[in-house]
Amino acid sequence: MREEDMNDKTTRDHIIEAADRLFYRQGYDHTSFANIAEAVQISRGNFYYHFKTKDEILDAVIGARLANTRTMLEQWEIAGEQPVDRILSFINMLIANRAHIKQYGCPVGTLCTELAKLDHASQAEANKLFTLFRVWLRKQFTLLGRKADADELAMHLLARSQGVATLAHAFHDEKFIKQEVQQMRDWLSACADSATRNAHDKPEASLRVKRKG
Amino acid sequence: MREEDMNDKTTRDHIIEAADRLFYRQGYDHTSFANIAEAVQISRGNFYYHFKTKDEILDAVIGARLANTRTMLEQWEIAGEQPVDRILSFINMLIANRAHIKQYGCPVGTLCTELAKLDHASQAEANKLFTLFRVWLRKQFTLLGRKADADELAMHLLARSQGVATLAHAFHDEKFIKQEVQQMRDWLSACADSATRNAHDKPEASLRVKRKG
DNA sequence: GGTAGAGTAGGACGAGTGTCCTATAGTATA
DNA sequence: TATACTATAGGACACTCGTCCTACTCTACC
Repeated sequence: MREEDMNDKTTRDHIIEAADRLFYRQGYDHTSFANIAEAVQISRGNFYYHFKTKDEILDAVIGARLANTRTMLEQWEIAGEQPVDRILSFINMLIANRAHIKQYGCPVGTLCTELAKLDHASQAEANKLFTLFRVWLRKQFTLLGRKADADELAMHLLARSQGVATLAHAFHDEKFIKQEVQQMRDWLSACADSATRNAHDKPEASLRVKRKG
Repeated sequence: MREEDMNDKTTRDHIIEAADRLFYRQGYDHTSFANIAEAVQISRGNFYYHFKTKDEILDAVIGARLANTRTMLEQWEIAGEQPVDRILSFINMLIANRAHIKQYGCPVGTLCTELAKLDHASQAEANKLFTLFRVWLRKQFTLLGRKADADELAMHLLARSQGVATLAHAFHDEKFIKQEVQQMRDWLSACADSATRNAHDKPEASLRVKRKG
């Protein structure tokens, strides 16, 4: 039988879930096998049956996060008819997760930063999480009619989010998140407006933006 | 004799320097006594004579960083005649340290994030580094004539810097730093312009800004 | 020369780490 | 019932960690 069958998925997935949560809250390096085993209520020895190495767990966690992020982005793409709405979904993520961000920071940013400091082999894999958002945002900005600087705008928005998360985490301040999110919404509106204006000047340079209703 | 005399300052300071560098590059938790001892070329046992605890070293490092930051901010205040110039000194810090930021991230942000995840007793002390910049920037924005939203602007600029550092670190991208710094300069100019315009409308609400030459 | 104290070196200590081995329990198939 | 395989438990292993102790060297002063 293959490893990926339904039988062992439960325990294996429990481990990944627990590891994911602990890596987020305590950091990867500071989380031990014992911590995870205790969280899953499994013997430390049994652990070895599912994962040979701590790095293997990390890779599984990153893989799970990548998969979850991909489906989330797909759903945002379905839910938001206009690219502006989709980008707003990204921005609103800060509001939706504000309680966790305040306590533990951004899951992506803090993991990538830690792995970079540890000079860990999986840091490239973790960075794919950032790239996932970057490529997705770039696509939305292109659809918005900002093809020329779409990547720049995507990176700018990513950076703003990271900054907000970092300071909200350090100062344990949820209000600051709301404050900055409002500014990001205004900034996005300005982006969209300038794109529409450009579309009027030279309509061949940007994609048509459908109006709702 | 007092501990702070000149005699033992050399070795003690060497330890603090080495610890500072290693905490920055590898993280606090991942840096061991052995690492620091090797860097200073001192026996591990001798270490105990200068610092009883790893936490004591951390506190000393944070203390040193606080002192250095304070003098840096004072010098910026002397060097920059206009508040805009002083805030530019802060922004330019990203350019000056871009090589290190690309490799190790922001020294303040990464330390505060790590200590928060470790739930370390000194996280409040480390956060004072952020507060130092926050208060200083707030002061400059007030002098600029933006008293009403000075703290908001200070936090906004801090967050932007943190975001830039985080992404530049993850993507190992120096060019992105320059890109974003230019946008921050433009943003600052717009801030200053709107402040001057406000000053024309109601001159009693803002401080006078001297013109150079 | 003798003494006190600062500074250093080396190693002991227990706890915790990631890793790995082996014995056992449960279950499905022959 | 016998066999094969999955899953689990418990602990051994070598290592590193922060901490702490003791012995030694050097220097300054009486």
